[in-house]
Order: sequence, then structure tokens, then C-alpha cells
Amino acid sequence: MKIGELASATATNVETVRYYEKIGLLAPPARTSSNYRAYGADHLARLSFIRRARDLGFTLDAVRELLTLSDDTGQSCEAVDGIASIHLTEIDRKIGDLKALRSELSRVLGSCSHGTVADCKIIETLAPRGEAV
Amino acid sequence: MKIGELASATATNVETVRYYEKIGLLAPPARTSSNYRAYGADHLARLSFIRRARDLGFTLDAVRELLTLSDDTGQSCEAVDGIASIHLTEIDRKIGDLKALRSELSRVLGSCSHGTVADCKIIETLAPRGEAV
DNA sequence: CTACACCCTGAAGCAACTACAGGGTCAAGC
DNA sequence: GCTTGACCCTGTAGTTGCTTCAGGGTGTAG
Repeated sequence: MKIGELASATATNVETVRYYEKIGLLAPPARTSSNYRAYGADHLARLSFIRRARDLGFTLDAVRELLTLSDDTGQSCEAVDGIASIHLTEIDRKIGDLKALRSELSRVLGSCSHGTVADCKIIETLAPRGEAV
Repeated sequence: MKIGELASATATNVETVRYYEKIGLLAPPARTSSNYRAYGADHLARLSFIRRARDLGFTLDAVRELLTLSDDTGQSCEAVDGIASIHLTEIDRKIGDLKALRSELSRVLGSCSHGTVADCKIIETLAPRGEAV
């Protein structure tokens, strides 16, 4: 299959496919006589894997590790579990950060009395001590 | 004050201060005879504003707008409110996305029976249909 | 035979910094 | 008076994960 077909089969941009090849995440496929990339089922499977991992929020580095691990089927699942666990912790941290941010911002927004900027509580919060420069 | 003092007073990296100047967020300060940047109270106030806005998660573009608005004290607070509201919506969207991600990942992780990679549910989830390439 | 959709490469752009390389300046201590 | 070390300067490149662009070639339908 050509790059466009592979891309649409995996809901990926053509450019992203080429990008994955460039950074060594996806093996360079064979080429047709006219220098078009010719992909096979293995490429499709691998790209699907990458996309699903990305959809779960794994970084490209984590995806790379997961791919390596998935190739070595005899190995213990521990490393895979570890990567996913770290990722989950990271997501929890992000959610916590965003929630704190949200409540702070919501508090600021709630205090806005819709007057002029001069007595805008939002601006005041950002530049305390009246120094609204 | 010198750049290092300004930076530590606002919990900012020196490089970040210079970066803000470069992108036009912070006005270029006067220079000493030895070409050191010499900041005043107005710079300190402005950088504090920027940092607080950044801490609340506003993008640099939003900060730029907020700064412009805060300079025009006679104007209505509406635009400020609008920027903050949009930002809040965006944060809510991100929290929602991350929560969905979290539950999906947590489900995948919970199914791991800590065996070998060959029957690892995590890998299986990523590469369904047994094509763990 | 000519449109038009698709493919190619390589470089640059995005956010918001951070980290270097390769220098200059300044105060303290010996 | 000279060195050490902390600070300052500029300019460029790196980070993540792509997207976009310029400037081409290929393949096929009408």
C-alpha cells in the first residue's frame, strides 16, 4: 500500500508517517520503481500500535520502548507495566495541576464585577499592590 | 536592578527574562556602561504580572493581550473576562480529556497479569488481533 | 494531452522555553 | 596586582510532536 492508504487506514497524516520513519519509529519500507513508499501488513500493524499508544498519551520515547518490549515476547511484562504505571502517575499529576489551576482561575473570574479595567479584579489579581502596569 | 535580581525576585530564569524581551513581552531596559541590563520597578511589576498570568496557565499570546488591556484602565473589563473565560473552558476540556485517558489507561493497566510479554494485556490492547509486531 | 490527485525531499515553523558556546565584567581574597 | 568565581553578554541550537511549505515528479481519467 502507498503512504496515503496507510495513513488513512490509521487515521494519521501522511507527513506524520514520514516523520515517524525519519525518527526511526517506523522502518523504511520498500520503494516502487517510481520511488513511492510501498508498505506491507507489518507496517500497518506497527503504525496502528504507535497510534494507539499515542492516543493513550504515551510519549514517542515511551512508544519506542513499548515497541521494543513487544518484540521480545518471551520477556516479563514488568517493564511494560512500569512504563504504563509511570505514565498513569504523570497523568494524575497533570489532572491535579489542572484542577488546582481551574479552581484558582474560576475564583478570579467569579470576582469580576464587569466594570472597567481600572477596578477589574482579574487584572488586580495578576498585578497586586495596585501596580497595574 | 540587574537581570539576576529581577529573575530571582520573580522566580524566573534569567534566560526566560531575556526571552521575554526578545519576543517583545518585556520592554528592553536601560543598559549600564558595561552593557548590563538595568531594570526598574516598572519592569518588576510587568514581569510579575506575566509570571502570575503564566502560572494561571495563560498562553503568552493571552498574556500579551491581558497586558495591553491592563494598560488601558478606562476600558471595559469585558475583554479581560472573555480571555479568562475562554481559558477556563480550555482547561475544562483538558481535564476532561485527561480523565478519559486516565480511565482508559487504568483499565489497561488493571488487566495486566504480570506474566510474559507474549500474553501481556497492555501490549495486546495496543496491538489487537494478535499482531504484536 | 492536460488536469488533478497523489507522491517525493528538505527545510522551516509552532510553544515556551532551556542549554549551550564563547566571550566580557566585577568584587573579593591572596 | 592577579586570580578566582559569580555574574553578565550575544547568538544559536535543542526540546516535543508534529505541520506547513517550496519546489518538484508520477499516474490516471477524461
